[in-house]
Amino acid sequence: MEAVTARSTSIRIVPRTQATRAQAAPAPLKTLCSTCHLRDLCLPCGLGGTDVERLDGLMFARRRVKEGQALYREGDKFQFIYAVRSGTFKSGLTLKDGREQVTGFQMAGELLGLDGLANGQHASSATALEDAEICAIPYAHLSELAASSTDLQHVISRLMSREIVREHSLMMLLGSMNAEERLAAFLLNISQRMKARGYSASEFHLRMSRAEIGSYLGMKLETVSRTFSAFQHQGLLEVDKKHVRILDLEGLTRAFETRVQ
Amino acid sequence: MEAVTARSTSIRIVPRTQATRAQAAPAPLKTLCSTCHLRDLCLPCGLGGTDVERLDGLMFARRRVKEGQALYREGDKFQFIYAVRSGTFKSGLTLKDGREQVTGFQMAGELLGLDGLANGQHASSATALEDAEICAIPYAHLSELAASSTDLQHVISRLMSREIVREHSLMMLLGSMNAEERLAAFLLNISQRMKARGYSASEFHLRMSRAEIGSYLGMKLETVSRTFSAFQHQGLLEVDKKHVRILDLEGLTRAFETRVQ
DNA sequence: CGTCCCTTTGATTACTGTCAATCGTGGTGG
DNA sequence: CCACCACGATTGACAGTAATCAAAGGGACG
Repeated sequence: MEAVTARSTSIRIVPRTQATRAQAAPAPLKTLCSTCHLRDLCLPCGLGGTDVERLDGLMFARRRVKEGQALYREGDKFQFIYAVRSGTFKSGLTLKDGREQVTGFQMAGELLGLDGLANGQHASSATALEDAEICAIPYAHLSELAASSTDLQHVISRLMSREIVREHSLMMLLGSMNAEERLAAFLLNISQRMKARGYSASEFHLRMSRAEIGSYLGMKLETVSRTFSAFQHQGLLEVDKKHVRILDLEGLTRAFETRVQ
Repeated sequence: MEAVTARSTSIRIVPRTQATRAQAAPAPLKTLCSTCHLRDLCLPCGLGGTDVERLDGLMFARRRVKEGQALYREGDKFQFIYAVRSGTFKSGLTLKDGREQVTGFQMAGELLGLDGLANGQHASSATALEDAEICAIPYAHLSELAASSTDLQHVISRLMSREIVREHSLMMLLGSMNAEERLAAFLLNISQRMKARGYSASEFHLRMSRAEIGSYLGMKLETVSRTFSAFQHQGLLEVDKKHVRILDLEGLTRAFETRVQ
C-alpha cells in the first residue's frame, strides 16, 4: 500500500505509515452543493432550495487526497469539516506506541472532522484508503451561515447527533458481540451504504485491509481473516482478498442477529 | 436494587428492570442557570452573562427521578435535553433479548439525550442509578434561543462534539485494551470527574453495579470483580463493594498506560 | 429471620490472540 | 526479463485471557 506525495515534483513512493499531510490543492476547484450528485446524502440533505443556494455561496474548495495521505491528524487545528466526494477514508486515533484504533470508515457523502469542534483541534486523524476527493467546508463560514438559518443549524446538529448514535451502536458491537457477529454487522453496514450510493449491495470491493477492519471491530487481523473463511465455508459469502460477494443476506443477518435481534 | 414508582400513592417496590418512566414532576420547580452551582460544568460553561440570562428565561423545569426510573427510553419522542443536577445516570441500549449495553454514566453537570436529535426520538435510554434531579431543557426553545446567539450555538455544538470525542476514546478502550487497562481507565475517569465536582479524587462510592461496569467496559461482571481484587492485591486500591479508595494513583495510571502511553 | 440481590471466588471451557509458516501479487532492481 | 523483496492474506499450532458455570457469603429489607 503506497502513496505518492503531492509535494515532490518527481513521483516519490512512501509507505502509508509515513504519508505526508494532504497539501493545499494546486488547482482549488470550487464546488456547488446544488448541482452535486451527493446532495441527498451529504450536508444539504433535508435543506430547502434557498439554504442550499446559500451553501453554494460558501464555494467549498475541492481537494484531492492521494491514497495513504492524511486529511488531518490528531492535534491539527480545526478549521474545516470535510465532505467525502469520492473515495474512502478511515478515521481513528493513533496511540503513542504506534498502534491505531480505527473509529470509522467514511464513504462518499459522509462527513469527517466533527470531533474537532470540541477543543478547536482534531482529536482523531483521517486517512484516505484510496485516491479521494473531498470538499473542505470552512467551519467558521458554515457557522456564520447557520446563524441566519435555523434549518441549517438543525441539519448540522442532526449530523452530529447521528455520529453519536452511530458510535453507540459501534460500542454495542465492541462491547457485546463475538467475532462472527462483529464481522457480519460490519459487512451488512457496508452493504447498506453501498446500496444507498447506487452500488450493488451484494458485491463490492473493500478498500480497507484486514488489519484495519480488525482494529475497527476490536479483533486481530488473523481473526478477521478466519471469520471471513468461516463465512465462506458456511456458504454465506465468497471472498477473494478485498472482493466480497454476499450469497446469503438472510443468513448473514441471522449471524448478526444472534444477539441483537 | 429497587425503586419506588412515582405514580402510585402507596409506596410500591418494583425491580429496576421493570421501572416505570419518570413522571412529570408534581411540583414543577423552575431553575436558573445564573445561580446554579454547576454552571461552570454544565450547559452555560463558557457563555457570557447575557447569554446565561437568556437561558434563565427558558425557566427549565426541574424534575426528580427516583433510583431505577428511566428518564427516557429508546423510541421515546425527543423533546428535551437533560442536565443532571444531582445523582448519577446510566445511559445505554437495550437489546431485544433483554441484555443491555451501557454506553455512559452521567454525573452532575453532564448532559443527557443528545442522541435524540438525529431522528427525533431517543436512540438510547437513561436510568437513574440513585435518586436524582435533572433540568429538562426543551430543545425547541433552546434552538430558538441559539438562533440569536452564535455563542450558544457554539457551546451546543461543542458539547455534542465532546460526546463524539468521549465515545472515540471509549471505542479505543473497547477495541484495544485488556481487562485491567479497561478498569483502570474507568476508575481514573471517575476519579477525575469526582475531583472536578469537588469530591475526593482518591476515595468515592461507585453508584453502578459490577454488571453495569462490565457492560460499559465490555466485560462480564465476574471479570470486573476479579480485576478489582487483582488491583487490591497489587496494592493499587482498596475496594469494599461499591466503596473505592485509590492508594496508588501512579500505579493505576501505569496499569492504564501500559498500552495508551 | 428468611429472601433476594449483589459480590466474590473457584473450576473449567472456549474464544481469540500470538507466533509462525506459506502463498500470491506487485514493484524493484540487477 | 527475471529474481528478489515487501506486503497482505491465509492457515496452523498453541497459549492465554476472559466467559461460563457454579457455589457461597454478606447486606438490605420485609
